[in-house]
Amino acid sequence: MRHQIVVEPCGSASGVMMKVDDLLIVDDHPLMCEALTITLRVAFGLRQAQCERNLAAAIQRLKCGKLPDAILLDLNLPDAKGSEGMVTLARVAAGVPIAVISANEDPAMISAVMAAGAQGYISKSLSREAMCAALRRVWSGEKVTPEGYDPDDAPQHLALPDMEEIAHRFASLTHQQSRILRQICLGKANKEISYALNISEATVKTHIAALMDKIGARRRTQVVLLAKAIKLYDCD
Amino acid sequence: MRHQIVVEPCGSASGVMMKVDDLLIVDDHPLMCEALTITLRVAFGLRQAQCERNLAAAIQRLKCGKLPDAILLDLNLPDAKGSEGMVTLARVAAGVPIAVISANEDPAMISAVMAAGAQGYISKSLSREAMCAALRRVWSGEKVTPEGYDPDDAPQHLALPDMEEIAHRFASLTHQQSRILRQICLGKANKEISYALNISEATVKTHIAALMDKIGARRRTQVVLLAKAIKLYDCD
DNA sequence: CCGTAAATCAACCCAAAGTAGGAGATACCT
DNA sequence: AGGTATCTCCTACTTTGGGTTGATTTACGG
Repeated sequence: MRHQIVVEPCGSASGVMMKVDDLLIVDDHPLMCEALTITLRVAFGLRQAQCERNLAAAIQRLKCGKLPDAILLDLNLPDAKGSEGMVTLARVAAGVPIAVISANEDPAMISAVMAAGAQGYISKSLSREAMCAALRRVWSGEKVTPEGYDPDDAPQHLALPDMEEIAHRFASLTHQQSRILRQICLGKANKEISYALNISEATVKTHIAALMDKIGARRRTQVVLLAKAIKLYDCD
Repeated sequence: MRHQIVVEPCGSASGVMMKVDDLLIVDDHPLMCEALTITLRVAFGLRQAQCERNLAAAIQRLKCGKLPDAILLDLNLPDAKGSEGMVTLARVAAGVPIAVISANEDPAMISAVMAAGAQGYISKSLSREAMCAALRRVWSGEKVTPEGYDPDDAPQHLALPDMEEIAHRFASLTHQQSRILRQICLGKANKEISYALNISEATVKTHIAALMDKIGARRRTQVVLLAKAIKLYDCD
């Protein structure tokens, strides 16, 4: 699957590409990390890439050190299998361009990830050359999506601006609120959540009230529906 | 997208094909209905096809007259945009082979529809010849799915047998229970549902208790999650 | 005509969910 | 030191959800 340019203020391959010295790669597959590191070192002359195998570790690094110049994020982490990783990283690493690498070419997933603020969506099936070309466009400030992707013809019940709005709301959740959200989306009751997270039910209620207020839901069924709408979890 | 044979007790094109005299086509696109009717009349010598433009009308016809020999169902009806149509028709027209025609090639959707009991899943992008060939296989008793589809590699969190089980439970819902289910999956409260359907809240509760018992859910969030798991509504 | 299935509604109870307000602890930033 | 944010927990209250039982009506089919 080749890539097309969706938003493009400047020329495709000749734009002013930012210098990427410090790159963070988030991927649970060691081989993939190595391959990316070597390929990008050759193609872009970057010194060294930091690798993390899951979301939690990536967040840890981002919070402790200074932010990298760019991030490559695999969608299918053991930690976060939907747009959750993107939503979370976009909050923690605000301003840093994030390119998502995924085997999933579902238009709805692409929409969800782009709405969450990704700078590019890159198919894992791309050749090394095509992937480099796509990344060059990403780091030139363009929004890059797979060639076949058209946000308009995709069978979605939600417009892209709406998804962005919702993604932003979810991005405003605190860590604990996110953990509780995940439990809600597993169909658990407050009592079960309190047991799972080792906190009191009162605390669970406090967090739920806060997160429902943030994302604009009045019933927990609506919470589930909103999370599903931006494909926060899972991959299908 | 060509088609492959998934379950096949007999030869591919030479099997004992059932004689289809009385066909029901459910599709909201008039042109599509006509094209199908003409094509199938020529290819299979069927007399006349009955057409309905939505789920409700199709059910009406199925309940009032005798069952047709076969059904062609478009997934994207104004009435039912996910596997709902398939789940419902499978109940009303038990025993009648149903072939689903859809533009959606999402593996998860194909799985959901096949799990609901479809005899075949036929891509709308097929040529006339390929479509006829696929239908011939369907009416020979084979389960036909698009060529690229592999239930094992599809990114699903639910095994096919589980989806079948869940689909069967949803198929056991009565009409009113289905209507209420739909409202629940819109995130509405019981009071809102009672207003929307012009019945008392007590009746809503009665139906919800019955439907939750049928599908095996204890909380309404779980109802939503189960409906999403088999892609009962929407298309993404 | 009788049995069954479905839809309707009521009354009741208890549990769960959600609301409101307060309050202590920690941590981080300015 | 003061401000902000987060997590924690509490009490008290209202609303909603879910379970149970039972009654009535309509409709379909043997």
